[in-house]
Amino acid sequence: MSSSDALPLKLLMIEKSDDLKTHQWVYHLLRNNLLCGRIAPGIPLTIRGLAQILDVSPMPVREALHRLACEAAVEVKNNRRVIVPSMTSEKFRELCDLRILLETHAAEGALPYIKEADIENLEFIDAKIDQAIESDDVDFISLHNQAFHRCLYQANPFQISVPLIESLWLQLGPFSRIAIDRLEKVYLVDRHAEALEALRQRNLFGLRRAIEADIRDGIASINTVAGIDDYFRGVA
Amino acid sequence: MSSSDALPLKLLMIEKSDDLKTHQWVYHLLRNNLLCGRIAPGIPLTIRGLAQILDVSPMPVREALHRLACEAAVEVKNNRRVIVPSMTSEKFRELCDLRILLETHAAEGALPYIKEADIENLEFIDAKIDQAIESDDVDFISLHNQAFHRCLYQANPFQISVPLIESLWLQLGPFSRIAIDRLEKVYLVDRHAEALEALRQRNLFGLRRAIEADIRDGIASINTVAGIDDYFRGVA
DNA sequence: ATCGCAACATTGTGATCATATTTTATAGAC
DNA sequence: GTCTATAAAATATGATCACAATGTTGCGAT
Repeated sequence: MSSSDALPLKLLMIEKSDDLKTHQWVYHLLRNNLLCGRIAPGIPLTIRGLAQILDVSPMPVREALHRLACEAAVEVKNNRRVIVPSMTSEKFRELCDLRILLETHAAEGALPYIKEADIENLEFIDAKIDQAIESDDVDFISLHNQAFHRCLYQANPFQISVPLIESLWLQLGPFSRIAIDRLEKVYLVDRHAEALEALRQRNLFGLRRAIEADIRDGIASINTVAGIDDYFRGVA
Repeated sequence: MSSSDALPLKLLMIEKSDDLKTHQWVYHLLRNNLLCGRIAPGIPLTIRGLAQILDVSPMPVREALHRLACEAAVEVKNNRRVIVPSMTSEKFRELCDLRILLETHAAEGALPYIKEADIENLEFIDAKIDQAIESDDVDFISLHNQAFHRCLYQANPFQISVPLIESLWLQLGPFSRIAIDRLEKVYLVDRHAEALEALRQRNLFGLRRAIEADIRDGIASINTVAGIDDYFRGVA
């Protein structure tokens, strides 16, 4: 049989708008799929294979994969193969520690620049997340939860850390799905609402506490998943 | 006259070892040149121009530039031009804050894994830096100072933050030269020696203090440079 | 003399092709 | 029957080419 067909990849497609270069479209498509955990660790990603699936030439795929590799979203193995890296419990813990470290710092840096319009924007995003939770739209929750955080941090015009934080999200992406699957089931303290309240009151420590709690909630829900170690060994 | 010759670029060349792919060689070459500040902000970097200088095809240069762009070492302007981003005092402060945040964290995470061999390695690097200070070899100081920090942090096998930290170094690179030029002139407290002493004693807070002080020394020496704002506006 | 438009030069993007390295499959030997 | 070696397929890399978009230069009109 021919080999590069029938990959076990159900990619979430997005339409290519005309103002987007092909390689940007491929990048964002793959990135979104990684962020909401639709590409499992260990699955080999080949330039030609993806090019065939997406119906583009290998060149833009090559660029997109290289960019994702440099953001540590995918790993270029010893000699050519590109895979989604597997997770270990130590790596997971370190990623979460870094998220807390960087995101509380980013939130703190953004606080002085928060305008009323920003708060309304964040409320709008949060409302859409709540809707998505109702309808179990896991992909939507994942992507818009990140949008909420990004929107907050980017209120600071001198923001440097967002690209670093996004790299962490990308590395955690394949596992965020696990957390969110749990999140709908357990009681959900709306940390975003806490953060918004702290923003309105210009309460620095309240904001930091809300952000940290939001991140820790995700961690906690992952740690309580039975058999999580199997995931850390790499989902087959 | 032809345009792409006579660029005001004095690149520090490194020989291309055979086990290095062309695009990796180009990447490391440009990276090193950025890290030790040999490529001034505002200078336009063109794919074809660099390809001509380095005598390679445009393809590996394209890949290297894209990778550097994704590490925020260079900036892809509105439409096509690629330049070294200019610095602002706010951006500079934020970069330094992030360095302290991430590097003290990284040092803390590395401490439990430090072996005697690591300490000897670090001592070796530090000795070479001291030699380079004697002989005013600015490029060498810059690159090996980073090697010292990287070597320390990477003692932790579950290290995630080093790529993030390296991105910060790359963004600060064009200005590290300024700091080092000063560093030879002012009295130099050897923060590396303090860090090594803390490592031997397994003194966590001493280590964090030494790392933070090492970073702040660089900042301080920059802030005392007369006319630093001109640099922040972008060296012409 | 200055402003505007058109022709040209330069550059990045994407496609195709040649090549080298790697992986896999097949066949042969122990 | 299993292990190894060789061949065949596949893949990433790098070069060259065609094209589109941008910036620049030069000429002409006001």
